[in-house]
Order: sequence, then structure tokens, then C-alpha cells
Amino acid sequence: MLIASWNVNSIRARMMHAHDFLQAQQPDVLLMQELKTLEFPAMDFKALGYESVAIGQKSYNGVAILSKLPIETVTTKLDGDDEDTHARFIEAILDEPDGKRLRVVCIYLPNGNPIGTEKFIYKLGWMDRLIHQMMRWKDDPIPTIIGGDFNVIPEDIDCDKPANWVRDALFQPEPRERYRAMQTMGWVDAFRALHPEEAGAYTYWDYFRQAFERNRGIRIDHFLLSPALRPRLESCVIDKTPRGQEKPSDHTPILVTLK
DNA sequence: ATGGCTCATCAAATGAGA
Repeated sequence: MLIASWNVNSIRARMMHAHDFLQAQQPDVLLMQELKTLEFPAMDFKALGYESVAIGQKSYNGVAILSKLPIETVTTKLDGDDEDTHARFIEAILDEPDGKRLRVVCIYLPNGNPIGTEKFIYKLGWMDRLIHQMMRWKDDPIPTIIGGDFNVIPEDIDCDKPANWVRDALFQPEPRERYRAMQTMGWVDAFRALHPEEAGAYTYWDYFRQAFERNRGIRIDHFLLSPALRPRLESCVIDKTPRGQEKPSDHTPILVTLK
């Protein structure tokens, strides 16, 4: 079972890239973030063999789950703040062929820049709400995989040069502590669990300064597995191919294989 | 280099991203 996650930075601008990626990798599931539109092209993905669920928003945010497997139930709200209108969360239960069920959660965690503003406060609050939900999921009989753009650089090894990021919301102690707290609870960072020492493995590169060519990036797109799912973790890789194409998203896909 | 680029909206700048 192959599950991918990709911040496409506008689904309209990246439709061909998404098509090429699905053809090349044939994932069973694809999580997408930053759709940047209210209209999700579900019919186009249906033609490629994928059911889909999405929550969109004009101009900003927007997340979707594509699946070759049947999609059972869907939630589009993260608990804890009824006033939150951002389209950053979608949760689905998928039916695996052997009768098992799998909870798949796609998130676009707030960026939080600049620090010292409401945006940073919102990011921390959003993470606290997610952690609260993760506590409940952890003990649920249905195992859970959370994927998406976390907008957190977990450790120094996850960026080219820590000094460049010390004033950035993605690298602040507060979000990083929260990301560590998730792992302390028993959730597993799929990539780091399988590649504990690997440096220079990034999922995002600036459009500026030939950042991709120089591999000056950050690892901010992650998969977290609930403890029950850990034994099924087979591989986790970052596919840099889409980032190297013409007019790419600034993010590239990350892929997990579950036994 | 507190953005040099790329999106969206909407028809020229501006906000957002990270």
C-alpha cells in the first residue's frame, strides 16, 4: 500500500504535474495540500481511477485525499475551534482489500510567519488541537496515518543551515516542541524512523536563488504513524522528480509504503 | 539578501507562502 503526500501549491497550476506523478508512482492514496481554489477537479481524478474528497477555499489553503480504495467516512473539521474557517484538515476512513480499515488524515498546518503575530499564535493553537485529536486516535481501534505539510522543521538535520531559519516560524522552539511531543506520545515520523542519520533530505526548496539546484531546502512534509501502524512501515522516500520539472510546486512528494 | 519567485485575485497592485 503506497501513500503519498504533496503540497501542490495550486491544483489548477499543477494539474499536469499531478497527472504525471500519479502515472509514474501509481500510489494507492495521494494527499494534497494548498489547492488554492474552491473547485476541486474530482472528475479528472476519477478518470484516472481515484475517488476523492476535498475541502477547498478561495485563493488559500485547501486539502484533498485521493484514493483507489473505497472512502468510507469523511471529516473536514479539526476539533477545538468552531470559528476556524481555514480549509486545512480532511480525514477519511479507507477500506483495505483484506477488510481492514485505515484512518488517513491530510493536513496543511499553518505556516505561522511572521513570529510574534496572530499567525504564529494560530499555528500553535492549531497544533495543540491536533495533538488533542492525536491522543484520541492513538487509542482508537482503527490505526491512523497523518500526512501533509506540517510547516515544522523538526531538527537541525532537517535544514541546510539552521542559522538561516532561527527567526522563522517553522524552526521556533514552540512548534518543534509540539512536533516532538507527538513522537513522545508514540507517533512515528516515518522518514526519520527509517533514515535516522540522513541529512540533506528535503521536501521543500525556495523558488529563489537556485535553492533546489543547490539543495538548500527543508524537510517539512511528513508522515506520522500511530503506534499500531509502526509494524507495517516498510519504506519512506522523497521523490524529487516533480520539483525538478518546469513550473514546479515548491514542495515535492513524500511516499510511504505500508505492508 | 525580512526576499531575489510563484501563486491568486482581478485587471494594478497586493497578500501569502516559508
